[in-house]
Amino acid sequence: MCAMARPRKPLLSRERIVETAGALVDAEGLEAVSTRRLAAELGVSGPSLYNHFRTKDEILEAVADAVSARVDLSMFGETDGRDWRTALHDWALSYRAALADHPHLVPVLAVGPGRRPAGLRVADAVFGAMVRAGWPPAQATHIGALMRYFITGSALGSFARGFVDDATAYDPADYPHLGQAHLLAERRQQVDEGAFETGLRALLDGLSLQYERYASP
Amino acid sequence: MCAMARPRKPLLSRERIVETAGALVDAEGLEAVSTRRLAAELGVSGPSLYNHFRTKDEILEAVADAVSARVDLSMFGETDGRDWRTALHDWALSYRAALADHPHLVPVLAVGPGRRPAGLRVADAVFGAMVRAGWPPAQATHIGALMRYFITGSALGSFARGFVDDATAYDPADYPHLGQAHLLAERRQQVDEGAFETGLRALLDGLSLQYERYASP
DNA sequence: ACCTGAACACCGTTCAAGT
DNA sequence: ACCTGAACACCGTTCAAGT
Repeated sequence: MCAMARPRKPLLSRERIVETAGALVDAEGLEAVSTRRLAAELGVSGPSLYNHFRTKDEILEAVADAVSARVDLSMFGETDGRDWRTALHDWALSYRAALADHPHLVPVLAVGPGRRPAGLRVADAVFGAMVRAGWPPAQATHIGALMRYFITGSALGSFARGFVDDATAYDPADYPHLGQAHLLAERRQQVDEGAFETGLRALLDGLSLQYERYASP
Repeated sequence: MCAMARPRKPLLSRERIVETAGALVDAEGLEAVSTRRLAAELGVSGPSLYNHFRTKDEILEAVADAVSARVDLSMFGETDGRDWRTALHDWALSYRAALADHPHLVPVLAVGPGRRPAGLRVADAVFGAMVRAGWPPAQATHIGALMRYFITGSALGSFARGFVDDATAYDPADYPHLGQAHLLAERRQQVDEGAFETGLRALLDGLSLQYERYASP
Protein backbone atom coordinates (compact mmCIF):
# COMPACT_ATOMS: atom_id res chain seq x y z
CA MET A 1 0.00 0.00 0.00
CA CYS A 2 3.00 2.28 0.01
CA ALA A 3 3.45 4.32 -3.18
CA MET A 4 4.62 2.23 -6.08
CA ALA A 5 7.82 3.51 -7.64
CA ARG A 6 7.10 5.54 -10.76
CA PRO A 7 7.60 3.21 -13.74
CA ARG A 8 10.46 5.36 -14.99
CA LYS A 9 11.47 8.97 -15.40
CA PRO A 10 9.46 10.90 -17.96
CA LEU A 11 11.30 11.22 -21.26
CA LEU A 12 10.27 14.82 -21.77
CA SER A 13 10.01 18.02 -19.78
CA ARG A 14 9.03 21.54 -20.77
CA GLU A 15 12.62 22.64 -20.19
CA ARG A 16 14.11 19.98 -22.43
CA ILE A 17 11.58 20.70 -25.18
CA VAL A 18 12.26 24.44 -25.08
CA GLU A 19 15.99 23.92 -25.05
CA THR A 20 15.97 21.51 -28.00
CA ALA A 21 13.53 23.66 -29.96
CA GLY A 22 15.76 26.70 -29.42
CA ALA A 23 18.82 24.83 -30.64
CA LEU A 24 16.90 23.61 -33.69
CA VAL A 25 15.68 27.11 -34.58
CA ASP A 26 19.18 28.52 -34.25
CA ALA A 27 20.71 25.74 -36.30
CA GLU A 28 18.18 25.36 -39.12
CA GLY A 29 15.61 28.13 -38.89
CA LEU A 30 11.97 28.41 -37.94
CA GLU A 31 10.69 26.31 -40.80
CA ALA A 32 12.74 23.35 -39.62
CA VAL A 33 10.71 23.19 -36.43
CA SER A 34 7.82 20.83 -37.08
CA THR A 35 6.34 18.83 -34.27
CA ARG A 36 7.53 15.63 -35.88
CA ARG A 37 11.06 16.90 -36.46
CA LEU A 38 11.36 18.36 -32.98
CA ALA A 39 10.04 15.14 -31.46
CA ALA A 40 12.56 13.11 -33.46
CA GLU A 41 15.32 15.37 -32.15
CA LEU A 42 14.08 14.53 -28.64
CA GLY A 43 13.84 10.82 -29.34
CA VAL A 44 10.06 10.61 -29.00
CA SER A 45 7.12 10.58 -31.37
CA GLY A 46 5.30 13.70 -32.47
CA PRO A 47 2.16 13.64 -30.35
CA SER A 48 4.19 13.28 -27.14
CA LEU A 49 4.82 17.02 -27.19
CA TYR A 50 1.13 17.63 -26.54
CA ASN A 51 1.51 16.24 -23.06
CA HIS A 52 3.62 19.29 -22.20
CA PHE A 53 2.40 22.09 -24.49
CA ARG A 54 -1.02 22.74 -25.91
CA THR A 55 0.17 23.88 -29.33
CA LYS A 56 3.33 24.23 -31.35
CA ASP A 57 2.97 28.01 -31.10
CA GLU A 58 3.17 27.75 -27.32
CA ILE A 59 6.51 25.99 -27.69
CA LEU A 60 7.90 28.77 -29.87
CA GLU A 61 6.55 31.40 -27.48
CA ALA A 62 8.33 29.64 -24.64
CA VAL A 63 11.57 29.63 -26.64
CA ALA A 64 11.17 33.36 -27.28
CA ASP A 65 10.42 33.98 -23.65
CA ALA A 66 13.58 32.16 -22.62
CA VAL A 67 15.65 34.41 -24.89
CA SER A 68 13.90 37.55 -23.63
CA ALA A 69 14.56 36.48 -20.07
CA ARG A 70 18.29 36.43 -20.80
CA VAL A 71 18.40 40.11 -21.79
CA ASP A 72 20.34 42.05 -19.16
CA LEU A 73 18.18 44.38 -17.07
CA SER A 74 20.72 45.14 -14.35
CA MET A 75 21.34 48.66 -15.71
CA PHE A 76 17.86 49.61 -14.50
CA GLY A 77 18.69 48.69 -10.94
CA GLU A 78 20.57 51.71 -9.70
CA THR A 79 19.27 54.35 -12.09
CA ASP A 80 19.01 57.84 -10.65
CA GLY A 81 18.05 61.14 -12.23
CA ARG A 82 21.38 61.48 -13.95
CA ASP A 83 21.90 58.29 -15.91
CA TRP A 84 18.55 57.11 -17.24
CA ARG A 85 19.95 57.81 -20.66
CA THR A 86 22.97 55.59 -20.15
CA ALA A 87 20.75 52.81 -18.85
CA LEU A 88 18.50 52.97 -21.92
CA HIS A 89 21.52 53.00 -24.20
CA ASP A 90 23.14 49.97 -22.57
CA TRP A 91 19.86 48.09 -22.54
CA ALA A 92 19.33 48.81 -26.25
CA LEU A 93 22.74 47.39 -27.10
CA SER A 94 22.27 44.22 -25.08
CA TYR A 95 18.75 43.75 -26.44
CA ARG A 96 20.03 44.12 -29.97
CA ALA A 97 22.86 41.69 -29.27
CA ALA A 98 20.40 39.10 -27.96
CA LEU A 99 18.36 39.37 -31.15
CA ALA A 100 21.49 39.11 -33.28
CA ASP A 101 22.39 35.91 -31.44
CA HIS A 102 19.10 34.31 -32.55
CA PRO A 103 18.31 35.78 -35.96
CA HIS A 104 15.86 33.04 -36.93
CA LEU A 105 13.80 33.72 -33.85
CA VAL A 106 13.42 37.46 -34.46
CA PRO A 107 10.03 37.17 -36.21
CA VAL A 108 8.68 35.46 -33.09
CA LEU A 109 10.39 37.86 -30.70
CA ALA A 110 9.20 40.94 -32.56
CA VAL A 111 5.47 40.32 -32.19
CA GLY A 112 3.56 41.58 -29.20
CA PRO A 113 5.46 41.06 -25.98
CA GLY A 114 2.20 41.23 -24.07
CA ARG A 115 1.69 37.52 -23.97
CA ARG A 116 5.18 36.70 -22.79
CA PRO A 117 6.05 37.07 -19.11
CA ALA A 118 9.61 38.15 -19.87
CA GLY A 119 8.29 40.89 -22.15
CA LEU A 120 6.17 42.32 -19.38
CA ARG A 121 9.08 42.03 -16.96
CA VAL A 122 11.18 44.17 -19.31
CA ALA A 123 8.41 46.76 -19.62
CA ASP A 124 8.13 46.81 -15.87
CA ALA A 125 11.86 47.30 -15.30
CA VAL A 126 12.10 50.17 -17.81
CA PHE A 127 9.00 51.81 -16.39
CA GLY A 128 10.27 51.64 -12.82
CA ALA A 129 13.67 53.04 -13.69
CA MET A 130 12.28 55.91 -15.76
CA VAL A 131 9.83 56.92 -13.04
CA ARG A 132 12.62 56.89 -10.46
CA ALA A 133 14.65 59.07 -12.80
CA GLY A 134 11.91 61.68 -12.82
CA TRP A 135 9.84 60.84 -15.89
CA PRO A 136 6.06 61.17 -15.59
CA PRO A 137 4.43 57.71 -15.52
CA ALA A 138 2.75 58.08 -18.90
CA GLN A 139 6.04 59.00 -20.57
CA ALA A 140 7.85 56.21 -18.73
CA THR A 141 5.45 53.69 -20.25
CA HIS A 142 5.92 55.12 -23.71
CA ILE A 143 9.70 54.98 -23.49
CA GLY A 144 9.80 51.24 -22.92
CA ALA A 145 7.49 50.61 -25.85
CA LEU A 146 9.14 52.98 -28.32
CA MET A 147 12.61 51.69 -27.59
CA ARG A 148 11.41 48.18 -28.24
CA TYR A 149 9.74 49.27 -31.48
CA PHE A 150 13.03 50.61 -32.74
CA ILE A 151 15.22 47.73 -31.60
CA THR A 152 13.01 44.90 -32.85
CA GLY A 153 12.18 46.82 -36.02
CA SER A 154 15.87 47.17 -36.82
CA ALA A 155 16.48 43.46 -36.23
CA LEU A 156 13.55 42.35 -38.34
CA GLY A 157 13.65 44.87 -41.17
CA SER A 158 17.37 45.04 -41.66
CA PHE A 159 18.55 45.55 -45.17
CA ALA A 160 20.85 42.58 -44.87
CA ARG A 161 18.08 40.15 -43.88
CA GLY A 162 16.71 38.16 -46.77
CA PHE A 163 18.15 40.36 -49.42
CA VAL A 164 18.18 38.63 -52.78
CA ASP A 165 21.83 37.92 -53.40
CA ASP A 166 21.63 38.46 -57.10
CA ALA A 167 22.82 41.91 -58.10
CA THR A 168 21.25 41.56 -61.54
CA ALA A 169 17.81 41.41 -59.92
CA TYR A 170 18.06 45.16 -59.30
CA ASP A 171 18.22 47.52 -62.20
CA PRO A 172 20.04 50.68 -61.02
CA ALA A 173 17.94 52.66 -63.47
CA ASP A 174 14.96 52.04 -61.22
CA TYR A 175 16.62 53.67 -58.21
CA PRO A 176 18.46 56.75 -59.47
CA HIS A 177 19.80 57.82 -56.08
CA LEU A 178 20.83 54.48 -54.65
CA GLY A 179 24.24 53.58 -55.97
CA GLN A 180 25.46 50.21 -57.08
CA ALA A 181 27.25 49.95 -53.75
CA HIS A 182 23.97 49.41 -51.94
CA LEU A 183 23.60 46.06 -53.57
CA LEU A 184 26.68 44.61 -51.92
CA ALA A 185 26.23 42.50 -48.82
CA GLU A 186 28.87 44.22 -46.72
CA ARG A 187 27.48 47.62 -47.62
CA ARG A 188 24.02 46.52 -46.50
CA GLN A 189 25.36 45.47 -43.13
CA GLN A 190 27.10 48.83 -42.77
CA VAL A 191 23.80 50.56 -43.50
CA ASP A 192 22.04 48.52 -40.83
CA GLU A 193 24.68 49.29 -38.25
CA GLY A 194 24.90 52.97 -39.11
CA ALA A 195 21.13 53.37 -39.15
CA PHE A 196 20.86 51.71 -35.75
CA GLU A 197 23.54 53.96 -34.23
CA THR A 198 22.12 57.12 -35.78
CA GLY A 199 18.59 56.20 -34.76
CA LEU A 200 19.52 55.28 -31.21
CA ARG A 201 21.41 58.54 -30.75
CA ALA A 202 18.53 60.51 -32.21
CA LEU A 203 16.01 58.80 -29.93
CA LEU A 204 18.08 59.44 -26.81
CA ASP A 205 18.85 63.03 -27.83
CA GLY A 206 15.19 63.66 -28.52
CA LEU A 207 14.12 62.12 -25.22
CA SER A 208 16.69 64.26 -23.41
CA LEU A 209 15.05 67.36 -24.86
CA GLN A 210 11.65 66.19 -23.63
CA TYR A 211 13.13 65.33 -20.24
CA GLU A 212 14.41 68.85 -19.75
CA ARG A 213 10.88 70.14 -20.13
CA TYR A 214 9.69 67.94 -17.27
CA ALA A 215 12.67 68.12 -14.94
CA SER A 216 13.67 71.78 -15.02
CA PRO A 217 10.64 73.87 -14.15
CA MET B 1 -1.94 29.83 -91.82
CA CYS B 2 -3.04 33.03 -90.17
CA ALA B 3 -2.90 32.99 -86.35
CA MET B 4 -5.59 30.87 -84.84
CA ALA B 5 -7.72 32.73 -82.31
CA ARG B 6 -6.60 32.04 -78.75
CA PRO B 7 -8.89 29.34 -77.37
CA ARG B 8 -10.15 31.73 -74.70
CA LYS B 9 -9.00 34.38 -72.27
CA PRO B 10 -6.74 33.09 -69.51
CA LEU B 11 -8.62 32.63 -66.27
CA LEU B 12 -5.82 34.06 -64.14
CA SER B 13 -3.41 36.95 -64.19
CA ARG B 14 -0.78 38.07 -61.72
CA GLU B 15 -2.87 41.13 -60.97
CA ARG B 16 -6.00 39.17 -60.21
CA ILE B 17 -4.10 36.73 -58.01
CA VAL B 18 -2.45 39.53 -56.01
CA GLU B 19 -5.74 41.37 -55.64
CA THR B 20 -7.64 38.31 -54.43
CA ALA B 21 -4.81 37.23 -52.12
CA GLY B 22 -4.74 40.71 -50.58
CA ALA B 23 -8.47 40.66 -49.97
CA LEU B 24 -8.23 37.21 -48.42
CA VAL B 25 -5.40 38.24 -46.07
CA ASP B 26 -7.32 41.33 -44.98
CA ALA B 27 -10.52 39.38 -44.42
CA GLU B 28 -9.24 36.22 -42.75
CA GLY B 29 -5.56 36.62 -41.98
CA LEU B 30 -2.33 35.18 -43.28
CA GLU B 31 -3.05 31.61 -42.22
CA ALA B 32 -6.18 31.56 -44.38
CA VAL B 33 -4.06 31.94 -47.50
CA SER B 34 -3.24 28.46 -48.70
CA THR B 35 -2.69 27.80 -52.35
CA ARG B 36 -5.79 25.63 -52.46
CA ARG B 37 -7.96 28.17 -50.68
CA LEU B 38 -6.72 31.08 -52.78
CA ALA B 39 -7.24 29.07 -55.95
CA ALA B 40 -10.79 28.22 -54.87
CA GLU B 41 -11.43 31.91 -54.30
CA LEU B 42 -10.27 32.49 -57.87
CA GLY B 43 -12.36 29.66 -59.28
CA VAL B 44 -9.43 27.51 -60.35
CA SER B 45 -7.54 24.55 -58.94
CA GLY B 46 -4.48 24.92 -56.73
CA PRO B 47 -1.64 24.16 -59.11
CA SER B 48 -2.86 26.78 -61.59
CA LEU B 49 -1.21 29.47 -59.49
CA TYR B 50 2.18 28.06 -60.40
CA ASN B 51 1.73 29.22 -63.94
CA HIS B 52 1.96 32.81 -62.69
CA PHE B 53 4.13 32.66 -59.55
CA ARG B 54 6.97 30.37 -58.65
CA THR B 55 6.04 29.97 -54.98
CA LYS B 56 3.35 30.98 -52.54
CA ASP B 57 5.87 33.27 -50.84
CA GLU B 58 6.25 35.17 -54.09
CA ILE B 59 2.52 35.82 -54.09
CA LEU B 60 2.62 37.25 -50.56
CA GLU B 61 5.63 39.36 -51.44
CA ALA B 62 3.73 40.75 -54.38
CA VAL B 63 0.78 41.59 -52.13
CA ALA B 64 3.13 43.36 -49.72
CA ASP B 65 4.76 45.19 -52.60
CA ALA B 66 1.39 46.42 -53.81
CA VAL B 67 0.62 47.86 -50.37
CA SER B 68 4.06 49.47 -50.12
CA ALA B 69 3.58 51.03 -53.52
CA ARG B 70 0.45 52.78 -52.27
CA VAL B 71 2.30 54.65 -49.50
CA ASP B 72 2.38 58.34 -50.35
CA LEU B 73 5.84 59.62 -51.28
CA SER B 74 4.76 62.98 -52.71
CA MET B 75 6.06 64.84 -49.64
CA PHE B 76 9.59 64.06 -50.79
CA GLY B 77 9.06 65.78 -54.11
CA GLU B 78 9.57 69.40 -53.26
CA THR B 79 11.66 69.10 -50.11
CA ASP B 80 14.16 71.87 -49.57
CA GLY B 81 16.56 72.56 -46.71
CA ARG B 82 13.77 73.87 -44.52
CA ASP B 83 11.15 71.14 -44.41
CA TRP B 84 12.90 67.76 -44.51
CA ARG B 85 11.55 67.27 -41.03
CA THR B 86 7.94 67.88 -42.04
CA ALA B 87 8.34 65.52 -44.98
CA LEU B 88 9.66 62.74 -42.74
CA HIS B 89 6.85 63.33 -40.27
CA ASP B 90 4.12 63.17 -42.89
CA TRP B 91 5.62 60.10 -44.48
CA ALA B 92 5.78 58.35 -41.12
CA LEU B 93 2.10 58.97 -40.52
CA SER B 94 0.99 57.76 -43.93
CA TYR B 95 3.26 54.72 -43.69
CA ARG B 96 1.82 53.87 -40.30
CA ALA B 97 -1.71 54.33 -41.62
CA ALA B 98 -1.01 51.96 -44.51
CA LEU B 99 0.18 49.29 -42.08
CA ALA B 100 -2.85 49.83 -39.86
CA ASP B 101 -5.08 49.28 -42.89
CA HIS B 102 -3.61 45.81 -43.39
CA PRO B 103 -2.75 44.50 -39.93
CA HIS B 104 -2.56 40.86 -40.99
CA LEU B 105 0.03 41.70 -43.59
CA VAL B 106 2.37 43.53 -41.21
CA PRO B 107 4.58 40.48 -40.51
CA VAL B 108 5.24 40.22 -44.25
CA LEU B 109 5.71 43.97 -44.70
CA ALA B 110 8.10 44.25 -41.75
CA VAL B 111 10.76 41.90 -43.08
CA GLY B 112 13.57 43.13 -45.25
CA PRO B 113 12.38 45.56 -47.88
CA GLY B 114 15.41 44.74 -49.97
CA ARG B 115 13.68 42.19 -52.08
CA ARG B 116 10.65 44.32 -52.86
CA PRO B 117 10.85 46.96 -55.59
CA ALA B 118 8.51 49.31 -53.73
CA GLY B 119 10.71 49.09 -50.65
CA LEU B 120 13.74 50.19 -52.61
CA ARG B 121 11.71 52.94 -54.26
CA VAL B 122 10.85 54.29 -50.81
CA ALA B 123 14.49 54.16 -49.71
CA ASP B 124 15.43 55.97 -52.89
CA ALA B 125 12.87 58.74 -52.40
CA VAL B 126 13.89 59.38 -48.79
CA PHE B 127 17.56 59.33 -49.71
CA GLY B 128 17.12 61.81 -52.55
CA ALA B 129 15.07 64.23 -50.46
CA MET B 130 17.46 64.14 -47.52
CA VAL B 131 20.48 64.77 -49.72
CA ARG B 132 18.73 67.69 -51.38
CA ALA B 133 17.96 69.03 -47.91
CA GLY B 134 21.65 69.08 -47.07
CA TRP B 135 22.23 65.77 -45.31
CA PRO B 136 25.47 63.94 -46.10
CA PRO B 137 24.76 60.85 -48.23
CA ALA B 138 25.68 58.34 -45.52
CA GLN B 139 23.30 59.97 -43.04
CA ALA B 140 20.58 60.23 -45.70
CA THR B 141 20.72 56.46 -46.17
CA HIS B 142 20.56 55.84 -42.44
CA ILE B 143 17.52 58.07 -42.01
CA GLY B 144 15.37 56.07 -44.39
CA ALA B 145 16.29 52.83 -42.68
CA LEU B 146 15.92 53.99 -39.10
CA MET B 147 12.54 55.57 -39.72
CA ARG B 148 11.34 52.32 -41.23
CA TYR B 149 12.70 50.36 -38.26
CA PHE B 150 10.63 52.46 -35.91
CA ILE B 151 7.43 52.50 -37.95
CA THR B 152 7.31 48.80 -38.77
CA GLY B 153 8.50 47.89 -35.29
CA SER B 154 5.63 49.82 -33.76
CA ALA B 155 3.10 48.16 -36.06
CA LEU B 156 4.39 44.65 -35.40
CA GLY B 157 5.26 44.84 -31.74
CA SER B 158 2.31 46.85 -30.54
CA PHE B 159 1.01 46.04 -27.12
CA ALA B 160 -2.48 45.65 -28.52
CA ARG B 161 -1.51 43.01 -31.09
CA GLY B 162 -2.09 39.48 -29.96
CA PHE B 163 -2.47 40.33 -26.32
CA VAL B 164 -4.12 37.57 -24.39
CA ASP B 165 -7.53 38.92 -23.56
CA ASP B 166 -7.73 37.22 -20.23
CA ALA B 167 -6.86 39.58 -17.39
CA THR B 168 -6.48 36.67 -14.98
CA ALA B 169 -3.54 35.40 -17.03
CA TYR B 170 -1.42 38.21 -15.58
CA ASP B 171 -0.72 38.32 -11.90
CA PRO B 172 -0.11 41.96 -10.97
CA ALA B 173 2.25 40.75 -8.26
CA ASP B 174 4.69 39.77 -11.01
CA TYR B 175 4.90 43.32 -12.36
CA PRO B 176 5.00 45.68 -9.40
CA HIS B 177 5.18 48.88 -11.42
CA LEU B 178 2.69 48.14 -14.16
CA GLY B 179 -0.79 48.85 -12.90
CA GLN B 180 -3.93 46.89 -13.48
CA ALA B 181 -4.91 49.49 -16.07
CA HIS B 182 -2.28 48.15 -18.47
CA LEU B 183 -4.25 44.99 -18.86
CA LEU B 184 -7.22 46.72 -20.43
CA ALA B 185 -7.52 46.70 -24.21
CA GLU B 186 -8.21 50.41 -24.60
CA ARG B 187 -5.29 51.25 -22.36
CA ARG B 188 -2.99 49.13 -24.50
CA GLN B 189 -4.05 51.00 -27.60
CA GLN B 190 -3.40 54.31 -25.85
CA VAL B 191 0.08 53.10 -24.96
CA ASP B 192 0.78 52.18 -28.58
CA GLU B 193 -0.38 55.54 -29.85
CA GLY B 194 1.42 57.53 -27.18
CA ALA B 195 4.63 55.58 -27.64
CA PHE B 196 4.51 56.15 -31.39
CA GLU B 197 3.97 59.89 -31.01
CA THR B 198 6.63 60.27 -28.34
CA GLY B 199 9.09 58.18 -30.32
CA LEU B 200 8.47 59.96 -33.60
CA ARG B 201 8.96 63.35 -31.96
CA ALA B 202 12.12 62.17 -30.24
CA LEU B 203 13.53 60.80 -33.50
CA LEU B 204 12.85 64.02 -35.40
CA ASP B 205 14.13 66.20 -32.55
CA GLY B 206 17.27 64.12 -32.33
CA LEU B 207 17.83 64.22 -36.07
CA SER B 208 17.39 68.01 -36.02
CA LEU B 209 20.21 68.26 -33.50
CA GLN B 210 22.46 66.19 -35.75
CA TYR B 211 21.41 68.25 -38.78
CA GLU B 212 22.53 71.48 -37.14
CA ARG B 213 26.00 70.06 -36.80
CA TYR B 214 26.18 69.45 -40.54
CA ALA B 215 24.38 72.52 -41.82
CA SER B 216 25.78 75.35 -39.67
CA PRO B 217 29.56 75.09 -39.75
C1' DA C 1 0.05 28.98 -73.00
C1' DC C 2 -2.62 27.75 -69.38
C1' DC C 3 -5.38 24.73 -66.60
C1' DT C 4 -6.42 20.02 -64.55
C1' DG C 5 -6.29 15.70 -61.52
C1' DA C 6 -3.36 12.74 -59.31
C1' DA C 7 0.38 12.22 -56.56
C1' DC C 8 4.41 13.08 -53.23
C1' DA C 9 6.13 14.30 -49.08
C1' DC C 10 4.93 16.57 -45.73
C1' DC C 11 2.05 19.34 -41.85
C1' DG C 12 -0.62 20.24 -36.67
C1' DT C 13 -3.56 17.94 -33.85
C1' DT C 14 -6.78 14.33 -31.80
C1' DC C 15 -7.61 10.11 -29.75
C1' DA C 16 -7.97 5.42 -28.30
C1' DA C 17 -4.78 2.30 -26.61
C1' DG C 18 -1.04 0.91 -23.92
C1' DT C 19 2.04 1.11 -19.53
C1' DA D 1 1.02 10.42 -15.96
C1' DC D 2 3.11 9.96 -20.07
C1' DC D 3 4.07 7.91 -24.51
C1' DT D 4 2.54 5.45 -28.87
C1' DG D 5 0.49 4.38 -33.60
C1' DA D 6 -3.15 5.37 -36.43
C1' DA D 7 -5.94 8.61 -38.32
C1' DC D 8 -8.02 13.24 -39.88
C1' DA D 9 -7.88 17.13 -42.41
C1' DC D 10 -5.01 19.63 -44.23
C1' DC D 11 -0.41 21.69 -46.54
C1' DG D 12 3.19 23.43 -50.90
C1' DT D 13 4.72 21.75 -55.00
C1' DT D 14 5.58 18.68 -59.19
C1' DC D 15 4.17 16.63 -63.24
C1' DA D 16 2.03 14.23 -66.97
C1' DA D 17 -2.01 15.01 -69.40
C1' DG D 18 -5.26 17.68 -71.65
C1' DT D 19 -6.83 21.86 -74.69
